[in-house]
Amino acid sequence: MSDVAAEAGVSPSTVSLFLRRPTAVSAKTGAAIARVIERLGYVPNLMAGGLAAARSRVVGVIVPSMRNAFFAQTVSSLQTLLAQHGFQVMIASADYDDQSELALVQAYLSWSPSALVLTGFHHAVMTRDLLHSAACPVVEMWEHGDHPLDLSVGFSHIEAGRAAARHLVRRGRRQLAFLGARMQEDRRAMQRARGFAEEVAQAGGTVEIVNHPRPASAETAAGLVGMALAKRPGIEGVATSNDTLGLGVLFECARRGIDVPGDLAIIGFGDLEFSGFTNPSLSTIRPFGDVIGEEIARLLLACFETGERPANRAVDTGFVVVERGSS
Amino acid sequence: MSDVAAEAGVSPSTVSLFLRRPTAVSAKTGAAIARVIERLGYVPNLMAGGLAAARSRVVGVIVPSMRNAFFAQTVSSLQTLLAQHGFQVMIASADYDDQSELALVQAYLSWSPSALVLTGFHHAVMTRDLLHSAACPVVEMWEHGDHPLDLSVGFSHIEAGRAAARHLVRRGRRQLAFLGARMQEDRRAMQRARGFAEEVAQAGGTVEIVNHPRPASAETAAGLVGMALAKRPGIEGVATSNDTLGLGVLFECARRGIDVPGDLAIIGFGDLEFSGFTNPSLSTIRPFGDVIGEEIARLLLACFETGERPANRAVDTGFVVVERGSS
DNA sequence: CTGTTAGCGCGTTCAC
DNA sequence: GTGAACGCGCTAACAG
Repeated sequence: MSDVAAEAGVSPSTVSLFLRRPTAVSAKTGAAIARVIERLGYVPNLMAGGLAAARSRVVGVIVPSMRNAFFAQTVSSLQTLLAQHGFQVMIASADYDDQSELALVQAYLSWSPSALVLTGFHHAVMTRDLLHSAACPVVEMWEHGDHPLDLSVGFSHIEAGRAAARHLVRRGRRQLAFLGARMQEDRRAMQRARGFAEEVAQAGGTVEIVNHPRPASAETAAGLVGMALAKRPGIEGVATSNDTLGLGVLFECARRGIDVPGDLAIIGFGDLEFSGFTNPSLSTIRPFGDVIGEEIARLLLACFETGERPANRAVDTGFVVVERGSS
Repeated sequence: MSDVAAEAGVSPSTVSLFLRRPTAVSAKTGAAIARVIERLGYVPNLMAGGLAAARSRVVGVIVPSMRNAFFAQTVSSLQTLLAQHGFQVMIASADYDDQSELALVQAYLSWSPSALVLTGFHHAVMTRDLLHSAACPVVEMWEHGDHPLDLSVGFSHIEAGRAAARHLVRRGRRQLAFLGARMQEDRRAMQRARGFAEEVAQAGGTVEIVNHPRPASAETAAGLVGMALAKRPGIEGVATSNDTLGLGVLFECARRGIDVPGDLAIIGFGDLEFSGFTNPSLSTIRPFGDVIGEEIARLLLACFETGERPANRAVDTGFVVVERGSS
């Protein structure tokens, strides 16, 4: 920076000022500085800047899994929007583990981030404490509830589960099941299962929640179909914890000669890229992952403007039931 | 840190030393420091550390797209392994754009990272210059070639394309096509297409490369099948640029009453989680994305030990042809 | 094995 | 609108 200043014939602090608030410097000086920066290929040292300012233009994001298409959408749109305003997004995966999440929060905090974005409302006690006393806004995403730490952007998984149930009931199905993968770890999937079961019970149907401990895959799905059929031979409809599982159920039904939706109606979750094009096409619930990212970016950028830690605020991004051939 | 030092009755630099090389401090002093750190909940300021040391324990990773399951595997395993050794992985997506990649490299460089991991060998000229003069090792992943910047870990996409062609030819197919999505941007897919075409030509078959400008989806696949059939009605086998597309082709064939593999043999790429469970199961090429991540971690950790920028070294992680029902 | 001494490159007052 | 002084929290020699 002092090289730039020397070349431009000004002092380093003028260069610094120009970099942070270009309008606070005279147009002529600014242009001269910009020219030198370009010519010298000067890149500011963000660590020095962050150290001096006691905060960095980093936004730390923690997702439960990198291999999940849902969060990929959110992270992708969030990153694009924040990058446009000069914020760096750091992404890490907690692998559905509270202690990993804690470690990541500590790691992020040591970068004096501008904001922290976590997935869901559930955290280890120590994590909550750290976040409470954090100097930056905290966003909890992909869930919706009344008491976010600061900000939350997402939707109610209980309601999503209920909606899936209502859809199947409306289609005349009463003997239902919720098929889930890795629900012992995936709290949001578990909430959908709960909502589903509650709604079915209210509608006077029967319901079975079946979990497979391994991650969702077509293989897992085959196992789940077997289990569900063993428990309830007369099953008429199933909801799955995501569309990958739904796809697997679709294939397993084809293999077993079960007619979809005649014998069995299926509704998935997530509306993945293939869901509209399976045969029959897969009914599902679309969660608007990209909107979650956009909304987070919008809220955070507003915070950064004012410089204050925001008041509690929960944004419901909702979801829609996508009715297709499988139900 | 001085608080910790005061509490422990030592000087700040002893605390610093303990944090960086615990064995360089006497066991008794170390234990005392550790206790105070725990009690005070001290978290080191990594920016200050990075500034003083002129490098941070950050590894910057740039992938072409967050929404791609292949890279998710690599990033996931890479992050897990590096985190175990106290390195933070920062992930960003360049969205298949050279200029975005350049901007990301600049952003990362300003963090004085311990290493940079990019995808592929193709970069903007200015990016190459920056990387050349970078103070840290640079890894180019997901491709294999003779002249990496420093390190490369991946496999040859030309060979992968050739292997797909050989597989179909061995199955008695001669009139072939390569169906790709977004290949104008995805250089690796384009290389597979090239390898495929070369091999088919050598085997005396006919070949057509069909590209769809939009990203891979079942919808894209339907369009591609139509285009391929229009150009070559007698087509006997296709390779797709990835399994999502392969899945779409499978569905489209079912819809059109084309028997797979009787009328048309299909081989995909990627071996995604659903590929083994479609109906018929999808033949494909498995790239070992997680191994790429592990290998990168191994090489980088070795570099960090020695502290030197590594000599040119290209690791070929290979791939395997997975022969299933669709071919 | 421990403490002392100098910065790392910049942001942030405050004068001018 | 611009510059000087100071310090952010830590690391890296070195001396002890």
